[in-house]
Amino acid sequence: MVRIFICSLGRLRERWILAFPDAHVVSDLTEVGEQHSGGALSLWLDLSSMHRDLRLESVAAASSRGSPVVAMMGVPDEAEAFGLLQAGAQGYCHVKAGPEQLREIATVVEHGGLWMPPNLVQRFLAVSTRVIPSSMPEVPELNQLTSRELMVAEQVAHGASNREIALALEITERTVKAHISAIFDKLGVRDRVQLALKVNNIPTYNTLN
Amino acid sequence: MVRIFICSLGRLRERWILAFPDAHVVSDLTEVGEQHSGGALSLWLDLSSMHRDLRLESVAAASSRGSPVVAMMGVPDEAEAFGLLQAGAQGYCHVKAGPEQLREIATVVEHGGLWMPPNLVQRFLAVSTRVIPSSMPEVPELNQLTSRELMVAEQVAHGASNREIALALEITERTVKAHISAIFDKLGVRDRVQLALKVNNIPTYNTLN
DNA sequence: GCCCTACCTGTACAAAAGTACAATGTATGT
DNA sequence: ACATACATTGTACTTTTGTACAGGTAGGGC
Repeated sequence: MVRIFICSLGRLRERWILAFPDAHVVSDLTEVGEQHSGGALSLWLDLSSMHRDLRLESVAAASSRGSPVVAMMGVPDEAEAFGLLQAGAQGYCHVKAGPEQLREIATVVEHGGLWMPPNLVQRFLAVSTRVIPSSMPEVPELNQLTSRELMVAEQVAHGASNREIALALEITERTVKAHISAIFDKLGVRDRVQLALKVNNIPTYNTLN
Repeated sequence: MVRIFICSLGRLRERWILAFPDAHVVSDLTEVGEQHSGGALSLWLDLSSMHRDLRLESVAAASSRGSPVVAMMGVPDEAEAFGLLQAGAQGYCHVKAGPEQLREIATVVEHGGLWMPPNLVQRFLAVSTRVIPSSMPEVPELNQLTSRELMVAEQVAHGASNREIALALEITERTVKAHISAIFDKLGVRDRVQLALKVNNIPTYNTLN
């Protein structure tokens, strides 16, 4: 089984060699020789340094060759992941995935499976089981907020600064801060960006905490 | 690797033996000994002769043991498939799947993958991409960003702090700030919240500026 | 060679954001 | 009357974010 990594930087990362000592690397899909077409090949695309609008088509181009394709992203993005998978990728993982995980993924996709991080699988299934209700899923945690807190949260979710919120609600900036701190506590977020994303129902990820 | 087939009839089908000569069979989950708990085990549930409303919970019960679970159905049903996978199954196939396919499935699920029939994968992705708005084509301004800036922008858009971004990209916090300032300029936003919202294609309003 | 861009970093500073501790007033229900 | 939840604000402080100004490197195009 031949694994070819396609990375615009053209250099092989150590993890990849650790995972597959015989891995190849090319900087472009066109460099993948025709002799490799067929089943005994998997393509690993490093999309992390690629422009957004090129990612989908490069996955599509790669998968049109008939070999399983794994998309490797620097910044996990749920919506994009689904798009990439639909474009033909059999796998979706982080560029920094470790050697053991890479081997797992290889085993899976080379046997016709689909591989993605467990949390994505969950989201995936959660979404799919809600096929019928087209209404946007609510954020139940917002019910914990008092009416005033909710007003503040919504302003933050639209990008307002503390000063703006204070003016809009005719209260002090200090009071805004008080509300915001309470909101952070209740919703389990640590700053206004995460709050904004949560209110807008966009998942966040934490490398630290 | 031990494969245990759980089938209320209590008898092993020929295909299963063909696929896995050392396969075990039991008629109930409770008969699966504790000694097998752990990774070197996969559970194969024959749901074809089970009552509808028991299927979900038996899959849930099986998967709570920590081993990969494959649900085998007699009558494929899309909605039910999603439910079973969400209940914890890693695989979903027809009871009459042939030996080679069973082995493929085993390889996949025993390496953390998800397996389901190709047509179901398509449906799955089609549904998901419809429900989850793709974030790709909708923010053309992101094309103004350099590849490095884009990485930073995406991290911000997922709620990462400057420190986290610096760690992730292996650069200084100072450099992150430099990128972020450049991004603000290019996208015409004033802080990271508005950036996060813009990347996620959520409108903001400005009472002040 | 030179110019340009992207990328990276430093010091220093200003401005927000966020927290800790404390207090007041106003409803509401028991 | 009392307890409780909510809303409000103050002082003071730490942390994070963002900007200004200055520089250094590497690669590509002319």
